[in-house]
Amino acid sequence: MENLTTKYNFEEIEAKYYNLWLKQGYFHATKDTDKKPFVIVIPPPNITGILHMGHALNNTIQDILIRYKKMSGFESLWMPGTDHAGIATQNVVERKITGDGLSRHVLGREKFLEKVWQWRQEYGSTIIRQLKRLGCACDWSRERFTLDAGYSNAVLDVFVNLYKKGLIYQGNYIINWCPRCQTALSNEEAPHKDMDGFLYYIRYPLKDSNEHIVVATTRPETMLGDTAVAVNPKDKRYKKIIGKTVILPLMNRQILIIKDDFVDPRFGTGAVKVTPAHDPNDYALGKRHGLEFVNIMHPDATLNENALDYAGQDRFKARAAIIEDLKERGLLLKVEAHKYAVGHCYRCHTIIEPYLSRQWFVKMKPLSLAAKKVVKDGKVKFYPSRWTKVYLNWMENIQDWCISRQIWWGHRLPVYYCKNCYKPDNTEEDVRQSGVIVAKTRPARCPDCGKADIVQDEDVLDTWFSSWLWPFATFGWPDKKVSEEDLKYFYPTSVLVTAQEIIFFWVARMIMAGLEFMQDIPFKDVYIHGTVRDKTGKKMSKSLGNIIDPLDIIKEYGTDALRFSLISITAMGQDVYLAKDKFELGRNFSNKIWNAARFILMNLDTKQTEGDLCIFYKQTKLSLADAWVLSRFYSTLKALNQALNNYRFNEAAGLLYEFFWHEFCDWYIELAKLNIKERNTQFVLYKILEKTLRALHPFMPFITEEIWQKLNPEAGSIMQKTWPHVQENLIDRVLEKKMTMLKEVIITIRNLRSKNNIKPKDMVEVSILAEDKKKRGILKDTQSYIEKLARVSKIAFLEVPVSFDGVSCDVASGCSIYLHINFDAAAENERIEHEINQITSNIKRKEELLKNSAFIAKAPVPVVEKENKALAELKADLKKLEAIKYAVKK
RNA sequence: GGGCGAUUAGCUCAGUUGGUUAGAGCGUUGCGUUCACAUCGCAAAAGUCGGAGGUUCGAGUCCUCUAUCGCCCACCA
Repeated sequence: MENLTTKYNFEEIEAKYYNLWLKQGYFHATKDTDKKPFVIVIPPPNITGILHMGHALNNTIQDILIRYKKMSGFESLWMPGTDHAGIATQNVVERKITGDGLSRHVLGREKFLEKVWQWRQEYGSTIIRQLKRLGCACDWSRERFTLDAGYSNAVLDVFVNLYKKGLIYQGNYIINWCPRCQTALSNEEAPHKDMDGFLYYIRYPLKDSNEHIVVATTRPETMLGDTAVAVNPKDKRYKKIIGKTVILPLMNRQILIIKDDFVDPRFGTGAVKVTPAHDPNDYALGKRHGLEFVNIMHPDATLNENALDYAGQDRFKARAAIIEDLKERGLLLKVEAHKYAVGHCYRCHTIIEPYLSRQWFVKMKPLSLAAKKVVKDGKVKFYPSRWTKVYLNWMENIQDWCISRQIWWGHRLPVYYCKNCYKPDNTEEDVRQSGVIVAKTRPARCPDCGKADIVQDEDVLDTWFSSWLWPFATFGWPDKKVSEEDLKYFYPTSVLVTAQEIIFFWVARMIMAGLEFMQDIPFKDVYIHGTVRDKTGKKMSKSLGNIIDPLDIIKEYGTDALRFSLISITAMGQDVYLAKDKFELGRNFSNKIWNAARFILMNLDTKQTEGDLCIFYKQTKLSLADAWVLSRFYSTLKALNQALNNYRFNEAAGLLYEFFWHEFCDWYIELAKLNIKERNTQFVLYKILEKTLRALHPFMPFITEEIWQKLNPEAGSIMQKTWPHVQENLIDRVLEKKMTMLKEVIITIRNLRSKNNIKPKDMVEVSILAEDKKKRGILKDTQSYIEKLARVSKIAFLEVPVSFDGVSCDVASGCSIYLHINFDAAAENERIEHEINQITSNIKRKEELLKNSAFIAKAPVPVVEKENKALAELKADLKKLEAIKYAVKK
C-alpha cells in the first residue's frame, strides 16, 4: 500500500481524476430497466456565462445528488447543456465588433450571425470547462445547446403547434421596450425598481377660457402624445368641465376632458393626462374611449416627428427641455419629490419604455390551469415549500407572454408573410389573418392568393421560449426515433435545482410546457437554493466589484474545499452572505481528512483489513472504542441519508464533519493508537475510513478518490462503489452512552489538569470513586484509554467513599474523580462551592417541575420518567460534591 | 398596496414534527512541537433566542400584535 504525500496537493489530484472519470464513461447514463432512473437537467448556463458563486453552489448541489443517487443504485443522469441567451449573447458580440469599428447593421444579418457562431466556437464553452473544474458528473455525451438543429426543430414545432391551437397570436399592444437593445421584452424581463423621481403639476388651459385644469405626471415628456385628459366621473371638482376641450400646451393640440372610473381622485390633482401610445393604463383608456394613439418616439427613445420641435432629442433631454419651456410659459405649477417604480431591461439595465408595437404572444391562461393543479395537488413539490405560494400567485395573475424579439441571435419565427395580401392592421389577437403563414418550413406560395412573393418574419423568439422545453427537448423530442425510449425511461425528471430568480422565467414555464407537450410534469421536486451575496448582503456582480471568483478559491483552497464550504453554510433556501474566509472551513477539513488518512495508511497492514464487516462484528468481541465508532458511523449514515433525501445539505455536511473530525479523529484514532497493530483495530480503522470516504465522495469527489485509490489500489474508482448500507444492528445506543461516560471522565480529568496548571507532558495519579458496579466495570475495562487520553500514570478504583488529603476533585457521570496533586485549596473550594450552587438550583427547578401535578398528569410518561431519572442523578452528584468538599476542607 | 424572508454567543449562522441546563464555525483567553494534522491538539469564557401579549404541564420552536433590515410581486398617473 502506497502512502499519501505529506502535503495534500489538491491541484495535482484534481487534474488527475476528472479526465479519468470522463474516459471511463462514469458520467454516462443509459436506459437500464433493472435500475430506477434519477435525473436532473442542468439549468443551462448562458454561453456568455463565466462561473460565479451562484453557479458553484447550484452545480455542487446537483453533483452531490447525482453522485449520491448513482452510488445508491440509481441510473443517475445529469443532462448538461448551454443556452444561446439571445439578447445577452447578441450584446456581447455587438460590443466586440463595435471595438473592431463595425456594427451589426453594416454587417447585415447573415454576416453578423456568422460572427456570433464564431464567437460561440471560441468562448461559448468557457463555462462548461469551468463546470468540469468543479467536478460536475454531467453526461457530456448528451450535451445540448438550445440552438442545435434538433433542439431548434423542437422550438419551431412548438410554435406551430401552439399557433394551430390558437394559443399564439400576433397583436398590437403596449409592451416593454428596451431602447438600447431595441427589442420588445416580456414582463419578467423588465423588472421594476423603485426610483426617486418627481411629480410635475402642469396646467392645461381650457379652450376659450381663462381657466385651466392641472394634471400631475412623472413623465412630462409623454404629454406630447396626450390625446385626452381624464377625471373621475364622481369628482365634484371637475363635473362641470367634463366634455370640454383643453389646449395641449407646447403642441397646441385640442384634446377632450373625458371621464373614467380608473382615475383616482385622491392622487395628484385627480386629473390624468392620457397618452395611449406610451402607457399601459392610458392605452386601455384610449381603447375604451376611442382616442387617437400618437406615438412620439423612435425605437431608440429619441422623439420622432410627432414631437414637433422636440423631434430628435433623447427622451430625458426632451423632458428637461419641456420642463424649461413649461416654466417659461408659467404652466408648471409645482414639482414634488416622488418615488415610483420603473421597469428596467434585465440585460442592460436601461429604463424600459412602454411602447406600442405589433408583437407575438402566447396565451397563458389556458396553459396555467394544469400547471396550477399539479402544484396544488403536490405532484410537483417545492423545497422550501414557501415558494409554492409565490408560484401559485404568479399563475393566478398570469399575463400573456410576449415572445418576439427584435434581435437576430435566436430561433427565427416560423412566420411568413405574403407580400401581396398581408396587411398589418391595428387589431389585438388576430388569430388568423390573410397572408400570414405559420409553418416550420418556408411555404412555396401563399395559400390565400397563390403568389410566391413571400418573406419571413425578421424577429426571433424569446430565449425562454426555447428553455421552457429543456426537460424533454434535450432528449431529442419531438423526433420519436431519437427520443422515445429515453423519454419513457428518464421523463419526468427527478428534481430541478435552481435559484429563486428564475422561478417565473423558467420553472413555471417548464411545468406548463411539460404538461402541454408531454402530458406530464417535467420534474417531481423543485429545490430552490438561496442567492449567494457578499458579506453586506448585496448580490455579487462585476459592476459592484464584490465578486469572489470560485476559480480563485479553487486555486487557493481546492475544489473540494470550495464545495464543502459552500454546502456547509447554505441552509435550505436561505441566502448566503459570503466572505472569503468561509472557505477555510473546507480547506481545514480537507487537510484533516488527508492527514487522518495518511496516518491510517502509514499504520495499516493490508492483510488485516480483509473480511466482511458484519461477519466480523458477529464473530469478534469488540472493544468499547471499536463498537462505539461503528455505531456512531452508522448512526451518522442514517441521519445523513435522511438529510440528503430531504435536501438538507448543510445538515448532511455537518454530520460528516462532526463524525469524521470530532468522533473518528479526536477519539477513535487517538484510542486506536494504543493497539494500532491489532487485527480488530486495523480492521475497524480500515472499514470506517473506507466507508466514510464513500459517504464523503459526493461532497468532495477528488480527495476521496485519491485516498480511495491509495487505500484500495486494486479496487478501481470510488465512483463505481456503492453507497454504504445502514447496518441497523451495529447501532447501539447503550454502548454510545457508555462511551459518553468514558469521555466525560476523561474530559473531567483533563479539565482538572488544566485548572491546576499541569503541563501536558506531566503524568498524574487519580482515584475514581464509582459506587455503581457497572460503571466501575466499564471504567476498569477502559483504564488504558483513560491513562492514554488523560495522561494518567495510575488509577485507583474505589467502591466506597474515602477521604483524601490534598486532592483536586470533581464529579462526572456519577463518579467522583480525585487528582492526587499539589493544589490550591482555597481555589479548589471556591470552584466546588460554585458547582454545588449550580447543581442545587438545578435540583430545585426539577423538584418543582415534578411537584407540579399538571405536569405529572399531562406530560407523556417517558418525559416524566426522564425528569425523575435526571433528578436522581443530580442528587447523587450533589452528595458526592459535598463529600468532596468535606474531603478538601480536611 | 399585497406577499415572503431575517432578527439566537463578539462576528457569521444552524436549530426537522414544542420536551432536561439552546449548538457550530470563526474570533477571544489559557496551556501545548506525546512524530497524522499548528490548515493542529487540550481546556475555558461568552446568549433574558428583536419586543409585547397569548395557547400549553412545558415555547427559540405554535398563534396574535409590533419594531428594524432585506427581497419579491403590483398599471396610482
